[in-house]
Amino acid sequence: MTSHQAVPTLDDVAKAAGVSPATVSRSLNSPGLVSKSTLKRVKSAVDALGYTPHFGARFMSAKRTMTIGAIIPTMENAIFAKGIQAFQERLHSLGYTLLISSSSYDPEIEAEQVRALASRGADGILLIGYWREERVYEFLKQRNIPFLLAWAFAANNALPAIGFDNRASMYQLCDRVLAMGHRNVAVISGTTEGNDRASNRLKGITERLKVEGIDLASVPIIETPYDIDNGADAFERLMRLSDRPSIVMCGNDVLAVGAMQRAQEMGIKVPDDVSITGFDGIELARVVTPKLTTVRVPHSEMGRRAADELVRMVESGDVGRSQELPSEIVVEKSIASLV
Amino acid sequence: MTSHQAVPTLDDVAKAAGVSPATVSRSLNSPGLVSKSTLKRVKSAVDALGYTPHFGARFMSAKRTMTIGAIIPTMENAIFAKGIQAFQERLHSLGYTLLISSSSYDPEIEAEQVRALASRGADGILLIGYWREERVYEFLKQRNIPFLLAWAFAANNALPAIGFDNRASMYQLCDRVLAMGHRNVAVISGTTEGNDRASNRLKGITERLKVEGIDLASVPIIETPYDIDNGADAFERLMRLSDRPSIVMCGNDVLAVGAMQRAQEMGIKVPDDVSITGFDGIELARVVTPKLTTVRVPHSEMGRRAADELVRMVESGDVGRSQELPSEIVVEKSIASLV
DNA sequence: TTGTACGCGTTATCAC
DNA sequence: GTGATAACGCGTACAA
Repeated sequence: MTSHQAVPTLDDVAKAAGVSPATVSRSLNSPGLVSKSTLKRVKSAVDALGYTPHFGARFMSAKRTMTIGAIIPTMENAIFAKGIQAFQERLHSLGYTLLISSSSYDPEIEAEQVRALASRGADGILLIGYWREERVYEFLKQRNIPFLLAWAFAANNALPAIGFDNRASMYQLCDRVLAMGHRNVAVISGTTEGNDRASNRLKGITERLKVEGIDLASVPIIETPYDIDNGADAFERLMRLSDRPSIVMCGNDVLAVGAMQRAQEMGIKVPDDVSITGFDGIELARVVTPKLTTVRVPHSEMGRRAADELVRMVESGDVGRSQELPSEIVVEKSIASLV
Repeated sequence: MTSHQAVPTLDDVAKAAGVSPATVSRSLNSPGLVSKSTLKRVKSAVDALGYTPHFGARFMSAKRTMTIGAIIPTMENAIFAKGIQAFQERLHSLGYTLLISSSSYDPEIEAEQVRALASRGADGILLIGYWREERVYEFLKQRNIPFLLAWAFAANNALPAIGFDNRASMYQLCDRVLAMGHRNVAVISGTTEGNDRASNRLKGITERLKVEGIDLASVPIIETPYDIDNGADAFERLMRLSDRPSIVMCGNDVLAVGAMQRAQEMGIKVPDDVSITGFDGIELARVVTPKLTTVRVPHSEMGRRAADELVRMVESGDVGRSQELPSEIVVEKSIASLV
């Protein structure tokens, strides 16, 4: 009756198979070095006992853990979900396990989680974007843990990153906006503090407007956290301005969809009364009416490539190679042409 | 120049602080047993060296890992994302680390991942729904690993679960549909094989229709995997039937939104020409036009409660207590009243 | 309050 | 091709 925890160990398997523990270990890790017959006996002993290697013990003697860690700001939004799903699938097919944690956009928590992943023996770590305290990078370098940044790419930054150029992409979108005759632009940006993706997107807009000779002081910019309702509220504030913008450019699709919703509630027609744009190209952008003009980013491709590159770094010991992925301006009905 | 990996150990800290390793261990794990003065010296030594406890070693001598594992079918869809985010936040505040993996709705992969989590010393495991091969449950019981099911609740099942009754909720929604005068019902269901949530939702509809005296053989039912485009395609097939349904009930919001999209593309007005319902109450349901009639589920609340209960099970050794959470029928403009 | 010593399950090095 | 043995870093009796 008292079966309790009879977690079988390598020794148990060895006894059951009538071989030494070393042979069992070899059978599992380098089957090529073991004779067919013993291999078979070991396998059946493993199955019979339901043996599972003890990760902690393995971690102690070997250096590799076949584990990759990833820290993302949040799981709630489709932005990261899609890319991370692809990242994990690719890792799995490469024989690695993914450990994910989310930082809730808090740099403190992120720093803490980097340490947690390190102590768990993560062979490599994926982080989102460039900006974080220098001590985090120092820690990773001191520990010699390969890391790769994703969801961002900046040509002038040497850190290994796989992603798209947030600033340039938004600059291009703004290009299109201006080409369609809009001059009265307002912006709803995601929180820029400690978030290089958000601030670079904003920068893309302001830089382009400046080139156009538009006085930035006259451009209403509202910064707000990542949430549909925040986008809605910001939109309403913009619509109450005496000088209504002809277009509201949003830092991401979630804010933009919030804006569209509030527009509908306020009886403001999109794009007849006001145009709206987003950024990310998530599902949400496709299902609203009218469809959202946005910048589509290759999330899944980015996840797969990040997995490939990070594993390459881990296994080769090489320094990471950055890759810029293309983004695509998707013009839909949420924007009106004034020309 | 050859600093290499100088990962500091407990011994290093002990030497730096001029105490024994045991004292350092105690300072970290049971500060109450250590004098104020030594505690301070240890702390500063830890900081100075950037010491991080070695998880593998800790796992070997202690039994607890302060780690909870979760296996979800996919990260891509908002369904699980929201609940898991809440789950992880609550775990974090309870001092636990969450390990997530996704099974891509594949029972084989899920079984493998259960073993992987066990290997890694997960103190407890969260699984989605009831259905999986018996050997998975046997393994968990044999290993004495507490597990909790979520996103489902069935009164007649003894396994510890926190969630809502998928069948009953859909039954109620169907109630409303019938009360609004619909008799010509069609269904787009998620894949039911190996998925008790999907099959119970479908059952909720068919049971209610049967009660109404509707011949089930006359009810078109299309089963399709979880994806917007699949919902769209299924909808189109239904609309091409000679006897068009007055309402299409979908197994989840994603399929329903796909249906709405295709309706728009086909020039079919919702709800004037056909009504559509979903299930889950995710953001997607709120942002489409018209808003989707659906069953709203308390995702975040479920995640938090699951965390609390699983940790309770782990720490007390008690058997898990099931909790049924309420779901809410949300009637929006996507459904027309025929009475 | 603090220190000593052992064992946890595995891999790697060395003989055989 | 296979077996003995020494680490790996930590927690925890037990001793002081």
